[in-house]
Amino acid sequence: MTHDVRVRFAPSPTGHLHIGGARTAIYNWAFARRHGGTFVLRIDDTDPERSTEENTAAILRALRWLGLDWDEGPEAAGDYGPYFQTQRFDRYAAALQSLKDADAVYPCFCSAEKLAERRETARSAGGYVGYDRSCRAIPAADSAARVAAGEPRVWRVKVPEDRGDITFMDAIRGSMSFPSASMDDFVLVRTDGTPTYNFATVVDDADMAITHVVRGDDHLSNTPRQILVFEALGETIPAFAHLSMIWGADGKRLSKRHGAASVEAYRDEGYLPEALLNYLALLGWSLDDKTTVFDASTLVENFSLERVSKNPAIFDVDKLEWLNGVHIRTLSPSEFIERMLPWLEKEGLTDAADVEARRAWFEELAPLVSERIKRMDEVVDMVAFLFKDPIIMDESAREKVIMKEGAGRSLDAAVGILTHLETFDAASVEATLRAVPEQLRLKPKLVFQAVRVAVTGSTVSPPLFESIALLGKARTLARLHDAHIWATP
RNA sequence: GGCCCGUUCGUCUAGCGGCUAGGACAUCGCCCUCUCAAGGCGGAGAUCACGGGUUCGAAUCCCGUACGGGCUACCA
Repeated sequence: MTHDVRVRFAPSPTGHLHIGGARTAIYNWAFARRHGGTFVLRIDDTDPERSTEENTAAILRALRWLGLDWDEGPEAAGDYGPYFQTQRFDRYAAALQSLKDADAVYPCFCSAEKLAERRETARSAGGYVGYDRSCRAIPAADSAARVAAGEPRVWRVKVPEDRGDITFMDAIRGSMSFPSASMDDFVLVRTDGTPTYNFATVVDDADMAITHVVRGDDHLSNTPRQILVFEALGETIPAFAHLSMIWGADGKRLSKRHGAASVEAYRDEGYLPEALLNYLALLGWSLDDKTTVFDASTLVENFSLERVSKNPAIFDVDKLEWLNGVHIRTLSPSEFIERMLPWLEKEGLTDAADVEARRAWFEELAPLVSERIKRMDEVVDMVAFLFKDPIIMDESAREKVIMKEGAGRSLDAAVGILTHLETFDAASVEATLRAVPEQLRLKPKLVFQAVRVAVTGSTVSPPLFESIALLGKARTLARLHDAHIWATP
């Protein structure tokens, strides 16, 4: 009896797509694609207080940005919907009914306050803090009458007395075993009739024929409870795989304090989706003993739960940044231009029409820039001098370079020699300018830095001769001339 | 308190009874060089949390301990 792999990612729209959630989604997606299975996206929005449509939209957007596509779920097809838990209440009601019929649940009339009080006493006494099952002892006829009378109650599962250890095989951690005696009769349905997480999740995973539950290990201890519900429902128990957590640099839960914690925040900081995907995939999984850089298709071809590591990982922005640089450098010039454009547009430096009009010019620029940035947001500072006139010269650069002795002569010589240059390409510009230091008997470094600061406004720029060629003769000469007034001969 | 999980260079990891414990990021040095990068080469960095076992032999298997984490909610 082999059936197709069906996995799901089930975020709660209580916030944006978190880094940890993104990794869980990536692993689920990769696992589904690897096995030719189905990737289901389900929105666990049973908490009306904190769930919003904006968050749902943001999560979908972030998943798509990462390049993850789902076969079933919001804005997709699927025969197992609806894929929002708030639209599945009739399913939970039906499941509850079948549990009642099977005598697997009972109503509990204890008030939340009373329970909290009891728990507190038990805790201070150092004893068992779970529910004491007092309502389980109420005769069926009595509780039925109280339910009929409309007395507030929750529905609790009856943990079987003789259940013994609840064991299951975790695809990542191996054999897991939990004594059922340590499990209390947890709540499935609240006073207001809504299902709790451990109930809704099981009903949905069963309904949606999920074969592998791959999720964070904060749910590891919930798994035996959920297995109890699967059993009470008479449903097939899926396979489980629990991923360890991702922590911030201080070993604490990853949050805004550690910098960006959401996928879209990284997007906004200039990270490429393929780099973030690569990094996140690597944070807790390895292809082999040496492969670090790979793309989504390589991940899909090689992904396996067996190679997911058991220990928690600390999110290392430095490595992500390096990896982002690597992915930027693999972009072709035209791809790079496409990715760069939004950043330049945002600053009002250029637009799509300009790119179309000067395609060749941009193609020459692209590799000069892509080779020296790690985040896309850096393109702005790197190329602004090519788009803005006049340039704003960096003050310390002016003092340290332009006002240095010899700078004035260098600029004058450059102007003099470039004025007569007909072919203004990088090679010609270089050949021409190389003559300046020789002629003035100055160090090449001194001459070129002076020219660089005059032309780009900064001591750091793309390669000088290429930059000058891209800038063009007229603007280059004008800038050299403008800088001259500050220069020390 | 109870139940459960985890622990290899600063960080991510490889390792699944016999390795000089491998790779990557970060870091340091050198080379390249018009700046910054990129790239190349090399260095330093891990008594495999600790203590007991099992074994001819343990990072690998078993048992404790410590530390970290999760669950123990009418949150998910």
